[in-house]
Amino acid sequence: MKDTRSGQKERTRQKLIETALELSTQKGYSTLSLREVSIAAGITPAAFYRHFRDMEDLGLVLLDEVSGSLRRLLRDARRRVDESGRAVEVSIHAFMDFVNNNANHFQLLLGERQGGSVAFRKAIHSELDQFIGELTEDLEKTYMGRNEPLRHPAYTAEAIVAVIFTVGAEALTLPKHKQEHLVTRLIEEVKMILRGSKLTPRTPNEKSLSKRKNVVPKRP
Amino acid sequence: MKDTRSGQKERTRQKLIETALELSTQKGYSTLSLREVSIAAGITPAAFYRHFRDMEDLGLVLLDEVSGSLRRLLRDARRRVDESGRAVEVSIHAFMDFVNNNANHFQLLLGERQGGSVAFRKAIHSELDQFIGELTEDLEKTYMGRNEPLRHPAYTAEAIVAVIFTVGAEALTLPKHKQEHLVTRLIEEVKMILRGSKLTPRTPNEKSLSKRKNVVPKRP
DNA sequence: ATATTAGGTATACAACCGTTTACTGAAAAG
DNA sequence: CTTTTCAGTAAACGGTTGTATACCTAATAT
Repeated sequence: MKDTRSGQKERTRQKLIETALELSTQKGYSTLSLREVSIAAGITPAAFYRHFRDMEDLGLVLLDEVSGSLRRLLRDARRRVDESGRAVEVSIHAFMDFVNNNANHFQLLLGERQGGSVAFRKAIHSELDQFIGELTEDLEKTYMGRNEPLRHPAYTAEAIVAVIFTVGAEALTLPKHKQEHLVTRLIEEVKMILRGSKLTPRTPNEKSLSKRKNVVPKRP
Repeated sequence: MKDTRSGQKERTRQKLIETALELSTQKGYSTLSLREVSIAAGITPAAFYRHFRDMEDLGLVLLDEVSGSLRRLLRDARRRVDESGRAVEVSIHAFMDFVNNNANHFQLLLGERQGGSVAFRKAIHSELDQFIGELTEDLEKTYMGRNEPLRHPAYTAEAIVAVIFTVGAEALTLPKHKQEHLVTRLIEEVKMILRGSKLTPRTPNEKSLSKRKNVVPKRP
């Protein structure tokens, strides 16, 4: 294994990012100190400055990683829906897998949403807005394709995100095998929102007699 | 003005609570130090211990105040609904007034939901659960009385709370006169949830032709 | 082969932290 | 009037923080 200079630099940089993320899940990123992160990563506090200007700088880089996780979540959910249909169920399972497999990223997102510095908060909210925006597009496509347009896809997406993030936060505190109830609850709540946001009424007590077609609502 | 000893003690105790709350909105309660709170309240750090065991102790007392605020919010919302009907609209206006008039309390609730110590988090979640529980009861009463039972009042309440808290957090960042859009958005989202959680279908494109009565759903 | 570059170390600094200790002075109790 | 009580003060403690400085040394450039 060669020890090129830029290679080694990148390696300790990644080590800093990684240890900061790990420590942040235990006590909240905004309470981390430059010193403890540096030492936990195996370098001197002074060497920290060879990689980041300060802790906020590191934090914004971390948020970039979170951004990638969220994008992978959406890609994964779309793939699963394409494969099996049942959009709500499989999307929510994709989300729960995301929460469990990227617990650190998800926790960072939630924990610093109100907590961190101004730049931090702005970055997180921009990330969340983008996520909501992509979900909005997905909803529009899906329900347009079914001739069941939504009253207001953007509001629907906002409400869904509010709900899934709330439940996701709860899931973080539970071991994986105690989350089944959360999944059924989350599926039910998201379906509630979707039902209530449809422009065309559907009889709510039967599951998916779905092939009534081309019902375009008219005012009497 | 007499200077009784217990009176003076209570006064500085309140001053500590008040300044801790104010400072917490600027940088997050969990980042506050015992020293800065004490000095900002006008006493020596050592004197802090005459009132609270540590910062967490003070924080839990603060959460008691928040609890009271939430109860007043519910009481206020019920009163307004009793006076004028239009449950969703007036309840949401009550909530927005709560957010604006108790911004510090609301921000504490949101900010330390994931951030603070273990005891702190548990206290907040218990507070939130209680709030959801009371909302659940209100929903049950309201919709039973109208013969329009909800599929699952508890889930409905959870979803509504998730949405209103999300929007409330957004409202905190805006001046009061820029919140009209948030109000209409919030009303629409809550109505979506309620529509989708009703057991009896209603034609969604007409507002309140509400006196269809006694429609109890039967399975075929 | 030599000179330069640059990640990392060691150390020092002033500022702040939570907590303890001995003390003061005025209200309350006798 | 004397004694006791106790909220608040002043000072010190060991510890941690962010940051600046000088230095080392091995990979790179010449």
